[in-house]
Amino acid sequence: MAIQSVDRALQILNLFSHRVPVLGVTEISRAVGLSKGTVHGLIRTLLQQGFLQQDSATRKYRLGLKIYELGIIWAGTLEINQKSAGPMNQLAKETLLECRLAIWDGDSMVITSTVHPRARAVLPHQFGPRVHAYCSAIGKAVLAFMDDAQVERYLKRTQFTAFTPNTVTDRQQLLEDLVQTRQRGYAFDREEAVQGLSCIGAPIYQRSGQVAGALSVSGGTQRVMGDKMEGFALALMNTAAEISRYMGYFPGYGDTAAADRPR
Amino acid sequence: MAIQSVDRALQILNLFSHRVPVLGVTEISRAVGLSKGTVHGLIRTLLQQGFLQQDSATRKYRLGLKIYELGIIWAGTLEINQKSAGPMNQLAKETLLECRLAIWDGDSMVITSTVHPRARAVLPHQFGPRVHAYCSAIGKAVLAFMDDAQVERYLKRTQFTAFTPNTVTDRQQLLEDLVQTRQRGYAFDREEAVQGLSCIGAPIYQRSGQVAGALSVSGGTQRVMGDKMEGFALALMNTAAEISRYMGYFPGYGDTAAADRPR
DNA sequence: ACCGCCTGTTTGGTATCGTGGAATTGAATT
DNA sequence: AATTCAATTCCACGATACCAAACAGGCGGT
Repeated sequence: MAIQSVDRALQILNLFSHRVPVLGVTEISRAVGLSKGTVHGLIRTLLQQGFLQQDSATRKYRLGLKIYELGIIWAGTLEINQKSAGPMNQLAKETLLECRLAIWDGDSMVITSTVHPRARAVLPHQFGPRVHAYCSAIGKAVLAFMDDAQVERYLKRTQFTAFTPNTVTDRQQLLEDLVQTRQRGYAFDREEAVQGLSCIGAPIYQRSGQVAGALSVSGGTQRVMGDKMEGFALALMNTAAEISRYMGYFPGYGDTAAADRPR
Repeated sequence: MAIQSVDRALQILNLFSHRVPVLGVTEISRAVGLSKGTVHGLIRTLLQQGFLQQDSATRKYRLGLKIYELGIIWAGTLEINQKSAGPMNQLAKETLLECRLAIWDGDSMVITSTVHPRARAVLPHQFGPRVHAYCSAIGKAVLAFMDDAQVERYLKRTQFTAFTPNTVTDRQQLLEDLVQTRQRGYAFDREEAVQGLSCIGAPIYQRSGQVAGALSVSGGTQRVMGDKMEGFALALMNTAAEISRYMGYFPGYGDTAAADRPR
């Protein structure tokens, strides 16, 4: 069904990760189960086009610059990123908290843009852009406003790991959290992923009425959860609603279910 | 020499840009000069692996999330990015200016990381990560400390376009600028690329003694070029030198030429 | 509501192109 | 110098990717 050689080339690219950024031909051929000769041919092609680069000293391979450039193009032309740039800056300025935007993909959240109120923190993209859905405000904001069926599928497939004493690892407890989130309209992360770090998250909707992603503000627990919390939550909700409007969503035009079936 | 189908698949990915983020099968087949059937097969493979995504309404194609993730991995595991994260944050805090790091690639500079002192500006990566070498401090800082032969090749291949009245479009004038840059140790961009925006840039060296990239601070002309200018330049130079040390470069161990031939 | 027209998609037969194994180079270690 | 391991090149076979042409399906125009 898929073109073999192309498929294999992409498989090779997928081997690279934060943990394993450098690979040799032999390692790769073992990993994908192909002969070294075959792998070499694929790699040479990827190399020529700049999708891989070779360390002249070790002769091993890393991902190439081209991939970075294409990745930036992806992020820069993503609708939700374009629509949210202005409002997010505004929100960061108002709250003096770090703002992040993420979309749902394959059972976890992919951070697609970030705005810092100050320069103290390291660029977050350098950490790797995925966060778990069950222990982040940004993830729970999406889960709470998704189809029940999709949530069910998510729960079936997911292993819960505790990162802090506060991490919710119980299915029932998570579902209750989602009910509360639905009621209040925004989600909390009270040091569930990182000790000392708390977040508030709110969903963003798209034209169809389905959840497109989520927005969050985060910072030290004292700041975020202190007496200004309600103000932060309100500003966050307003910004998320504004972005949703830019995305073409008008609340009242029919809720999630109705908007799904066009007539 | 290269594997045909893989080469063609990568060519297809390369068609996408900031200007043209969405393409259909017919457009692609025209652009790469292949039959629609062939292109469809390649696209289907790229789609399955998440390197492309298809808009369900228009049936056209965009770059896929996978590419973004791999791009982030590239940036996150890049040596110069890892080594510079700490010093750059420090510099941003000290100067309250935006700091950027870029590497040289194919006659222009690729921004690989950015640190903001405040949240006012939009995430820069969303603009597209390339800047011209001849009209940026970050570019001239690299050009000035590169091999003459390489500069010569660059000049031969490059078309100069004026973006502001200050843009240097004359070959001789640029060479003089580079001489001055070499003497003072850092480069200026006095509104040469963007009206009202000025930058100071300094080179970063790697083990071999060759230039690995450059660091810059930028902001409104009045702030950057005002009476604090010399202080900014000093802080910038110190930070760039610190990063160079982390990269394994020790000045005095032999200059560019000598370090190239290991004994 | 019908009809072209321009999309994206599927199919099948053929020649091409990628494949895997073995041979080669080359560096690093003993 | 000898040994080992990795990256690279070579080549003949046969699977596989390619193209052309046919199919499907939505949109705009009349």
